[in-house]
Amino acid sequence: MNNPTLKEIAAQLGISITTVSKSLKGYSDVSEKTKKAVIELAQKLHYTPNSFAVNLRTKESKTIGLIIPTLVHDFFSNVIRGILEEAEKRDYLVIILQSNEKLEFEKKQIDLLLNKRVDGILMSLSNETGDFEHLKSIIAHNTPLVLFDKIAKLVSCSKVTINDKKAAYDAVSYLIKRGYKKIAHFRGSYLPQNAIDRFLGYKKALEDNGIPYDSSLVFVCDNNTDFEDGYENAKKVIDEHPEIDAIFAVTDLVAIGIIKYFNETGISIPKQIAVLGFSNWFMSSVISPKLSTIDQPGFEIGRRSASILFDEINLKKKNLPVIFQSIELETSIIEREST
Amino acid sequence: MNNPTLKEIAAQLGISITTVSKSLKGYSDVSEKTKKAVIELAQKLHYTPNSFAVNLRTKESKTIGLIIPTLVHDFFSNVIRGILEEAEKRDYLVIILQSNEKLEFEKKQIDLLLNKRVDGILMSLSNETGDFEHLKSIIAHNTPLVLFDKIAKLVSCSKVTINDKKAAYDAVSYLIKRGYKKIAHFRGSYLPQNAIDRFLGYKKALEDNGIPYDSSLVFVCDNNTDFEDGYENAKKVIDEHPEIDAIFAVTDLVAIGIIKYFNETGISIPKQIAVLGFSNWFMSSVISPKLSTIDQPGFEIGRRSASILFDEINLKKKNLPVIFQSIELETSIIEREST
DNA sequence: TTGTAAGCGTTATCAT
DNA sequence: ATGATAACGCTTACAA
Repeated sequence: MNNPTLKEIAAQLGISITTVSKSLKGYSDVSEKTKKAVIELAQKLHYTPNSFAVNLRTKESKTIGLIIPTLVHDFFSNVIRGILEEAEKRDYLVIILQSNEKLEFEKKQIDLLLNKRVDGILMSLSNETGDFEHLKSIIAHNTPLVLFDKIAKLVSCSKVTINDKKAAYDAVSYLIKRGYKKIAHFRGSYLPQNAIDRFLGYKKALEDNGIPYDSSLVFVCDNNTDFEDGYENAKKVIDEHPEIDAIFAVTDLVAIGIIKYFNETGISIPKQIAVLGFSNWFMSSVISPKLSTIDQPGFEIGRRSASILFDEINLKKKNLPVIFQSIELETSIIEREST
Repeated sequence: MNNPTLKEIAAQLGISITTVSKSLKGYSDVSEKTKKAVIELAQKLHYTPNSFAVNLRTKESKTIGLIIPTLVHDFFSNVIRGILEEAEKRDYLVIILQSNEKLEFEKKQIDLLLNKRVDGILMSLSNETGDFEHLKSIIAHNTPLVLFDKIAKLVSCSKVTINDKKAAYDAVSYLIKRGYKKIAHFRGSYLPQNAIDRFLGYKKALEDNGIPYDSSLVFVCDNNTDFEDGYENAKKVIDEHPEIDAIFAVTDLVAIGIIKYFNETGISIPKQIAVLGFSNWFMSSVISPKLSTIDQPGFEIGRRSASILFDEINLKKKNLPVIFQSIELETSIIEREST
């Protein structure tokens, strides 16, 4: 089954390609009669426009690119769902690439998407990403870019995040209100903005509540294997600081690693030590004890990011100025059994 | 920053477009001198071929499409990882779409990909998919198609699966060997081949071991919310058949629903009732009790499916005949605490 | 109302 | 060794 072209339809009806094209696109300067004949034949032949030709002509691909650190991740899966939903509404397709938390890959993926001439790019940065030259090349190509979740404050483009600092501040304040006093923090790597902000929120909450900040209670989880990071550092914290009464983890997966270690060693949660996660993964509601955590609206982050990107694509098409937005979505504390 | 074209390079060097194109593609009938000049200028201008034009000319998109029922799923996430890895090796990009377990969406997604003229399509069918006309339209378009995981036996194309019947047979035989006698099965919906096969494997294992098959011990999980299905049916089975001593679940998520219900109601696993899952999700190793399950190699399924698809794309390009393959990957039993 | 023709940026054939 | 030219299939300004 060969794909029919405008040319073939035109030939069969004995009219010009132009008229066929106009008929199919609903132009008004075609007689009802010819229009009808064209549409009928087109349907009969299952005509669909050759997207390669359309792309070339219109310089649009009707495709956007998405680069995320990793796919196997509840949060990102939900982000993708949100993005796909928005894209579908607008008849856009989405090319998905993983950076595997590597800057080197991230650069490569950007080049791939730019060469493919996608109409826009959505990104969450890798943990390794400390400089942003490669992002500037996107902007230099005049390709709309929206960063979400793991963003770079210094890059000028729209951003969709939660207020990580505030969320962490509220989380730790909540722990303090519940009576916990010796609160450890299992933080993320040093580069990602959200890890930094969560750490700062933790610190500020302590200080504002008259609890001195103690850097020896902060443990870094930067092996990109959150779960094991949590497990190993739980071991360490018990060794070095058996007196703690709570842990605020940068991620549910880290928290689940902690829970596993505590369950294995008979440390009772939350009686001996409370555990508070971050993100509200599905898993956190089925583990025992059920994990208290911060709800981070992944689906909504995806939806908003995509929606903003499409707006920018449209503005650009109309040669209108784009005003970059920085959206911060609301989070909330989910109280379960671990705190 | 406008993207430079062959034309511009040619103009700057005062030579023809043809010569520029040849130089860049390493043809031998260009003098070393001009070739060098062209390559240098191209690099300086950051020339990259316009993929729209290349697509149009070569009739290739260097893109494949992937349709899966749902993204938020450990198994599919791993499949995607495998696919992306293979695609990357070959400089192919992947467009990902979800069917949301709906036949209607599945049809629409196929049309989108076909209109986009992807070079090949990878699919796992939705639970609703009972007839396969839409798949035939892919084949009619002469677009290579590989089905994986949830396949249609009747469609002529390559397929990558596990041997679901055997895996289930082995699983239930294992339970019987461990001394369990009254084994319930929480099966998947009626349409998907893998749910059918797992059920058949369950039934055959009972029969081969002299345990009469009892249809009242089979519960259907078809609300596409596996976890709640498991939870609700666990309630039901305890009501109707408190005498059972084991449950073989079609999916880890179903099994986790069961575990949750049993944990809440104080039913001890595996002492009172054993639970065996299927797929080996990450989650199953952190829940308590840790879930025994069947390891289903998602990453490998993705890799193989993609690899076969690319082979078929290449054969087609060379006008060579394609022989469809049906690959069955190995599974194994992961023994943990729940059996 | 219909059609002509140029152009998007490549690649490939055929001359020179 | 180099280049003119046609073609891929579509859109659109401009004529007729």
